[in-house]
Amino acid sequence: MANLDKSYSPQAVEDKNYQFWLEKGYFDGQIKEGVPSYSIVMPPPNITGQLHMGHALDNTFQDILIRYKRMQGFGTLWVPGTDHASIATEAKIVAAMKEEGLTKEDIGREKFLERAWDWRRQYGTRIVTQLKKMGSSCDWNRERFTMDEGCSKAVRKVFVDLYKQGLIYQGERMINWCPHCCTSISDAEVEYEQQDGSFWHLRYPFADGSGYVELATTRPETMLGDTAVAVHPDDERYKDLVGKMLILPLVNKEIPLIADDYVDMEFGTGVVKITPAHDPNDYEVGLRHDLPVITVTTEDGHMNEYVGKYEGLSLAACRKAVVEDLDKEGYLVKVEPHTHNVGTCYRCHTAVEPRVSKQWFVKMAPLAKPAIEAVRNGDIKFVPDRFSKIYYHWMENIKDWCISRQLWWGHQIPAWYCPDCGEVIVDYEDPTACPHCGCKNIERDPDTLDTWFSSALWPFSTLGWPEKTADLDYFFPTDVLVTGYDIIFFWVARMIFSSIAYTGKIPFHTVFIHGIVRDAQGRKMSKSLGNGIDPLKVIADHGADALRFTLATGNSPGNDMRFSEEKITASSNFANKIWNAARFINMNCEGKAIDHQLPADLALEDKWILSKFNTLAKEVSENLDKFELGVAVSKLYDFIWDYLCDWYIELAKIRFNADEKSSKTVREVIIHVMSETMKLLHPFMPFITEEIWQTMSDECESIMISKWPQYDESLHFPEAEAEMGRIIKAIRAIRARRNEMNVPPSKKAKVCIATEYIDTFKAAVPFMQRLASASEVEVAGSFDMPTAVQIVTDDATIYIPLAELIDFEQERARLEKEKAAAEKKLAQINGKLANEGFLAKAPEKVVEGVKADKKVTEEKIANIIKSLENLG
RNA sequence: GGGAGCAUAGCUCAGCUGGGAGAGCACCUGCCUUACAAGCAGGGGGUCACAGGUUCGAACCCUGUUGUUCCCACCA
Repeated sequence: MANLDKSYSPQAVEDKNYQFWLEKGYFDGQIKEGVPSYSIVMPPPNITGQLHMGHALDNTFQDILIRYKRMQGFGTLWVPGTDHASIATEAKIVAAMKEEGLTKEDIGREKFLERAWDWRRQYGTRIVTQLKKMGSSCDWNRERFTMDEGCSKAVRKVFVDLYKQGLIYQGERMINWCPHCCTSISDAEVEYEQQDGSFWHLRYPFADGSGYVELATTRPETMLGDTAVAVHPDDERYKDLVGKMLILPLVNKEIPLIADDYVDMEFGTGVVKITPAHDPNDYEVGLRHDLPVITVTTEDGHMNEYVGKYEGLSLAACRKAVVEDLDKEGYLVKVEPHTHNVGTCYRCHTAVEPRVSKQWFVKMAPLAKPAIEAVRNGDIKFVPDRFSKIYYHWMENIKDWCISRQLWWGHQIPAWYCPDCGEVIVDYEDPTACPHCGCKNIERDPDTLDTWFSSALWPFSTLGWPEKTADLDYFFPTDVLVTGYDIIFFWVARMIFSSIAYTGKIPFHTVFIHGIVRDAQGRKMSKSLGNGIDPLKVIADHGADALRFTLATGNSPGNDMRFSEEKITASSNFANKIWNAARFINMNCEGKAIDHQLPADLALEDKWILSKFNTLAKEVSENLDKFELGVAVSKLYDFIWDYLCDWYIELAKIRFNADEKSSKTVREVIIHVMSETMKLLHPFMPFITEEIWQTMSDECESIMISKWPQYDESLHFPEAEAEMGRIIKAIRAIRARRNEMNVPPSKKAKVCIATEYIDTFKAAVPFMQRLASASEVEVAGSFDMPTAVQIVTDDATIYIPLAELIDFEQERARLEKEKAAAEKKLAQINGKLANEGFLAKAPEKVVEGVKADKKVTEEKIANIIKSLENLG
């Protein structure tokens, strides 16, 4: 393709190449016998979701890693899939039905699930299409869903196994209840929010009429379920009163004053009302003192039949009524404003009601132990490492996991109850009768499992477990899990203990944690703020490559990043820059890489760029291996823009029309470097690199399956780098001086270079002419040109006879200033070299470097002095 | 109450195992030099939050302080 458009248009390139890759089957997981595997399972996005920046970031990182490893030759697999997201999906279906005036109960479980599956068919693939726009190279043939047959089988097996081992049990416990979603939720699903509330000070009278105690509460409506009042056993104020009976206001029931360590003497009046049914701490106190547990609320957030006249009121309405009544009857002492943390449901942010109810639990202590050990002994590494601490802390303090949900959409719990004998049947196959008494009317538990229960099996359920599959054998354990720090508890921790418990293996070796994408002001992107940036719009406007590049650039592991229009612009400019470099190269090099062998007679600048590229290849690989994606991509940016475009291509222009040998060499080198650079950049910007690489290489059909560049000792040219360094320094110095003196580039001038590096600068004459506006160039050991502009670099003194432009006074002042700076530097160097500690303890390399610096600086000062003398 | 992150140029952030502070954007000056004006060349601008310490040498390691963000716990 000789005629590339002048500016890059991603739209023309991206979909086309994605289709090409798909058709070629490059994304397919490859089991390569005798070759190590590299696999990633994608954190499954919710089927309710649309692609947002978080997904874009997460999937960009995964795609970078998998493309890199694929090019390195690993047997790679990236498994995509989606999550059924029980609460979120069920809420959507319920909301949709509400539009029709229907409720779940109206249509029944079966019809409801039909609707849910319809919904999943209709919307569940939306996000998959969106992921493809990102360029994600996942194996779509292996796409999974947490409720598909295989995953469901895995869930069933795990549940029954754990039940039989006694690690899953059913029990009546205090759990978190969301009155809006009408289901229990786990501890991890409660989010605490600071809210302004009130502190109601109440007085409870003694039954014998001997006064009262004063206490304070943030939830007065729960007093209807109080079954005791507690003080600290050591509290002198109340010591003698413990054991006496109090009258519970409004309810007119006697409750005891008890003593318990739980009470903080310092806080408030040191007296606490105890409501075992509606507060986790009170529940514990109740257990210790054998107090009755009186539930006063309903599952949907209203008062129940126990509370007499308050029955049917919402919690808020009841609070109001109770407070009014207490006040009326003289039990309300005062009301204070009070901010406190309120637990809310992480899905709907309704205040969570602690509630005693019968639920299924996973016994965590025995599962957590080996999961902690796996991280402690290094089998699983967190990147960055600090997240392992967070993991330990959570795992070490973990409580049993409430896994049952009062929802219909999800994996129904495989437990049946016998109405006759009360037997609980949990089995791998659905039972038809009670094995104990033979009763046929057994009923299945209506509840479903926490969505995260199936997600926890994702790394191995997607590979075929519990069957022994070839995929499982080759790809498991997977290599890296890429995810945000916000779901370490929900998901990462649970995958680790699940995998160890069920497969005996860790699920992955590395957990690569990234932060969240914030808006330009650093705020979290959220629907309510309306500050979210739609990645699909960014792709439509600037291309997926620009989006990916933006997300990778300046991002360091575990840290949040800000996303802004400016950054996207910078990225598209970079894409355009690459595009034009390729266009220019193609304009000057007909056909593809001439030889796969680099020419033998390399010029200085050829060696220089090859050596720089060599270093780049090494460093980019190292950075990728260490998950330093942001560092890797910025090195690529610098190399392409600064070295390749600003210097090598500019120098190459000189040779495209030179003699046949030199022009052939430069073409081969430039094609080689450009196409190899495209490979290094490919994981980050897959589309544009494919498009360009196709025009330059016939190594194979696609850059995706080309060979990853490797460091090559034979292409390490330190001498050439040093020589080019001298030349570049000189050119820059000349440009700077000319700029200062306002000499337009069109005004060419003779340049005389006095230097000890005569050969180097003689070779650089054409460079000076092209890049430093030199008309002719002379190189010698010294010049006697008192009336010329004088430029001193570390390696040379450059004379430009532009006498008419010189202000001698100004020139002298400038040189004096430069001299002072150089002398200051020399003083520092000398100080260092006079320091015996430095000489004795610093590594030889460093000392040598300083000595070399000293020599250069001394020469520079000598040159400046000579120049000053010249000025007369 | 416990823990963690961050603090570097006007803004957004890099700086990987300690060896003379970088990028992008913004700003100033000059260029349409036939790949790119989405560009080129040049330039200004930083006590690397503060105070100690370790070291021959600290933006980097240690201690403390301040500011800020977050996580966990949840004194009713």
